[in-house]
Amino acid sequence: MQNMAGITDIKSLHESEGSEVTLRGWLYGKRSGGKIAFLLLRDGTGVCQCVVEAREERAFEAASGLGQESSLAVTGTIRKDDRAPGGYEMLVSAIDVIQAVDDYPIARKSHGVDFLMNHRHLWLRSPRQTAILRIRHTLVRAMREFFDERDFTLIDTPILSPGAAEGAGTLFPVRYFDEGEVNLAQTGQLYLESACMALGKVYCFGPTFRAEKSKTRRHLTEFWMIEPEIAFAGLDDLMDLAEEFICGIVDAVLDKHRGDLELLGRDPAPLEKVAAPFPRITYSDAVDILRGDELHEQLAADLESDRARLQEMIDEITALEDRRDRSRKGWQQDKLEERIQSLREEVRDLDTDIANRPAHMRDALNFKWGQDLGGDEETLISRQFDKPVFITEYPREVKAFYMKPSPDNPGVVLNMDVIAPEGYGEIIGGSQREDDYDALDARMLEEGMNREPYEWYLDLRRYGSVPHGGFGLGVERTVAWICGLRHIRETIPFARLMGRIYP
RNA sequence: UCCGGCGUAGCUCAAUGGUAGAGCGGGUGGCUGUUAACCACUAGGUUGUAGGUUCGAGCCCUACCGCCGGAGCCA
Repeated sequence: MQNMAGITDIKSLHESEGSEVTLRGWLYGKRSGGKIAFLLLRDGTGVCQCVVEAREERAFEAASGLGQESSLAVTGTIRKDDRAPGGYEMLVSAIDVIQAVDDYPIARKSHGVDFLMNHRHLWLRSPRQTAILRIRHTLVRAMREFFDERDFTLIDTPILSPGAAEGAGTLFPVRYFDEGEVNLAQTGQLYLESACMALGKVYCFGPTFRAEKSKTRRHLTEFWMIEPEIAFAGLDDLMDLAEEFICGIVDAVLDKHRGDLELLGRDPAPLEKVAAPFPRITYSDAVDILRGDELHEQLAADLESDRARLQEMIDEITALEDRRDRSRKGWQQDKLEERIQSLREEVRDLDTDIANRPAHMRDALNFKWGQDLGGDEETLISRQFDKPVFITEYPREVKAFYMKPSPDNPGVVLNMDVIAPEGYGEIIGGSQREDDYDALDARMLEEGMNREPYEWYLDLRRYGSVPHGGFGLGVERTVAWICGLRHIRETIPFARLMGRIYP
């Protein structure tokens, strides 16, 4: 939107066709001829090609020495031109250099992971990262709107909390005055249950912390979770809600971010298939699938085709290397090099995957009822479906103390996990909660838990207890799935990973 | 903690145990419609660290450090 001083942004450039305006932003790229220069200015809303002709002497002079990411205010006339990226360009009359830069470290080419992560504060400026951040924003907004529109009340649960909520999890200790050690929260759920009894339908949304030493593409030590909790709800209600929720947020991204998805190289087709109803299978069904012939025949076939694919990729690399060595143009070599590198990375991935496959298959065949489903098992199962899949009613031994056992089968609890398609793993975990005082008390005793720090939680079962339940959705895994990212570290502005806390 | 891979110019990568190179980026010059522009020239290095083998080590061996991936653990 153009203001009184003629300042506008690139997103609304078409409104200014024919008039003189000022854009403020950063130099993204530059090309120049002897008497003409093309500046690519980015301002966070888009990129505009600014044409500087030599007859504008002062502007031309100013443009000549500018390096990438110099900050500028550029004034000129907007005109339509098919040769300009975006369809509109600026014929520059004046350049105000706010800060000239000549040594910006991140080039418009590929870089290594370590380098980029160490420059995350600058990496955020690149087109791919801004696309992800925009999609993350839309997702978060869609999530909040989803619950707001359904009369949920937002409850902010504490981050400093006295005890472990889910028993086994590894937590970050924090010294708290003279109280000794407290922990960073790994879920808001227990507090949320209190608010649920106050307001009926509530949700919390905030960061959570896990101190597990997991170095994988699916793990962060600090991640965001949105958790609804509903009074007078059973497991089926929770699944219906989760289903609608996931469809809603996927639609929001498909609606607004076709361009961003394309920029990310994300095929939208699998996302378009995400529609209710999702498959719902029980843990016992899952065990049958894992041990069944059908899965193993399919896995064997996959293994064959993946081996063939691996060989194809290796051949392609050899061909590309040959082309690279014969290529004269520097930037073509660089481009080929980039494809070679990314192919090599894929080869390494596929290679480890193939190497791990026999162990996975063996584990699946030997899977015993009662074991917890790990990431590998979940992935195997999700490959059987092209939508998110619910897995319900896990053995109570592998699940948290607060989950309610099934009335039909006390050996299992009324829980559900949602596994995202395409190998992205669990994005939702939830359950109906144990609402009976005696049953909860007995279970805590059985787990050897110290009851004292949970007296307040037990109070919820003393005073007007009702059936209730909820679930938590991991924001970053959802972003990774929807954006089709290999690694979760790109889904959050500043990823906190084991061994990485800078910047 | 364990297993595997990798550490070479600012960046991305080459280099049979035998004179450390290319492209990008930087600098200088040329070019009025470029799309990661192009052309010419140019500067840029304690090959992660410390030992060892060898006439000779970026390359082989040992230890350590760092990063990545996986396992375990987990969402």
